[in-house]
Amino acid sequence: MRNREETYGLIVESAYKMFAENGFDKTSLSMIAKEVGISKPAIYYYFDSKEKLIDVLFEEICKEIVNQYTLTVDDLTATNFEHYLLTIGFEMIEEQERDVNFNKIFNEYILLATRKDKYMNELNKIQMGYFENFSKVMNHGVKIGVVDGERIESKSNMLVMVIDNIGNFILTGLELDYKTIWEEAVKSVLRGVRND
Amino acid sequence: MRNREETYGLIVESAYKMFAENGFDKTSLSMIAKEVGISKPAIYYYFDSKEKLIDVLFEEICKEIVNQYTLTVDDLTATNFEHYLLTIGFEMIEEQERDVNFNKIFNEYILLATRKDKYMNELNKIQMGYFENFSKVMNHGVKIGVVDGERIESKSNMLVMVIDNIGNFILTGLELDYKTIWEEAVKSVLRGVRND
DNA sequence: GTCTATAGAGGGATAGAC
DNA sequence: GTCTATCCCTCTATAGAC
Repeated sequence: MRNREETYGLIVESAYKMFAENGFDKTSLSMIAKEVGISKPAIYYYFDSKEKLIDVLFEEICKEIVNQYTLTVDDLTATNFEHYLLTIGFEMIEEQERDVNFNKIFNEYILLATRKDKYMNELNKIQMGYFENFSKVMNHGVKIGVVDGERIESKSNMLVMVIDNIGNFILTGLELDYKTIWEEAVKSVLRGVRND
Repeated sequence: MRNREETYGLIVESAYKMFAENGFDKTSLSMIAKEVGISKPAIYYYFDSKEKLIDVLFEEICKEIVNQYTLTVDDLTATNFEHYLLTIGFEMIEEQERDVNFNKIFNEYILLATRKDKYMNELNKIQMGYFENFSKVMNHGVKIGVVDGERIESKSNMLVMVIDNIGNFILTGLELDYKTIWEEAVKSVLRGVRND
């Protein structure tokens, strides 16, 4: 027998894994209970319903995204700017390749969000945070003179489009040279000034 | 009472609509039957199982994508190249905004594909067709002198990443200026030569 | 906190009449 | 071709013992 926090954590952990692997609907509470090593009704001691479990998981995942993908601008100089942009992209790519489950379950939530507003609100916040983050970095790039200020929002948005979709393509198992694609995207937004 | 082809078509049509709106698992055959105006067992006269119906729909959708998104290169000249690239992107964006259901159900299939190989094979073919199409256009651009030949594959792939993900963001209801983003992407791959 | 047992609903699928 | 009736299964959720 385990204590409260331990079991709770195991349920969330197993749910994450199984929801990612099978989807919400094809994962029953019995399956999760079996994975944890408890009986199905025991889950109801911790979560009012299956939907609540899905909700809690969503909140956890949202928190993780916000924490992980907040970009800082303070240390950016003309000499390290390009390298920084490249690095954050490379890190995201490596992260996606390492843990496909994260992207899988996140796509589940995106589809869920297109059908239930309560998920959509949170999702949109995350997306906008994404855009704001990159916008912040790019505007800093303009300030320190390594990025052409013209159409700066479009450039920033384009970068988001590219890095975000790389995760989706990784999900489909297509093995492209994603780092080179990201490099191309970064180079293309810097090209105006540095003329390379 | 209707004839065979008519009912078949209505089932496929209703399934398309309801699968897009509710997802595969949350759409029962009873719901589809009700939408068509027949009884549930009548569906089994046309389809062996729910899975078969999902399969047939997938094939239809794949065919439609292949037909719709095959790009031609023959009429491309130095003067109309940029306009052509812009236009195909704009058309895709407008199409996505017009019919969100298409993207919704396609994302359902993508998730399904990550769990069942038979869908993944077809999906990968489509994706590769996508890349080849844009590659063809871009290589033609190099030939007629409007695109810098360096890293031509990366540029081509980047364009695919951008246009493809715009559809996903439209799905989430985020109202960005997608046409401007696409314009930025196109301009950035042409920038090397035309220096604008 | 976790269990066994079970209610209650709804799903996919089939039998057989018309 | 389409129907009614029905089977069987699995799911979510609850009751109540320990």
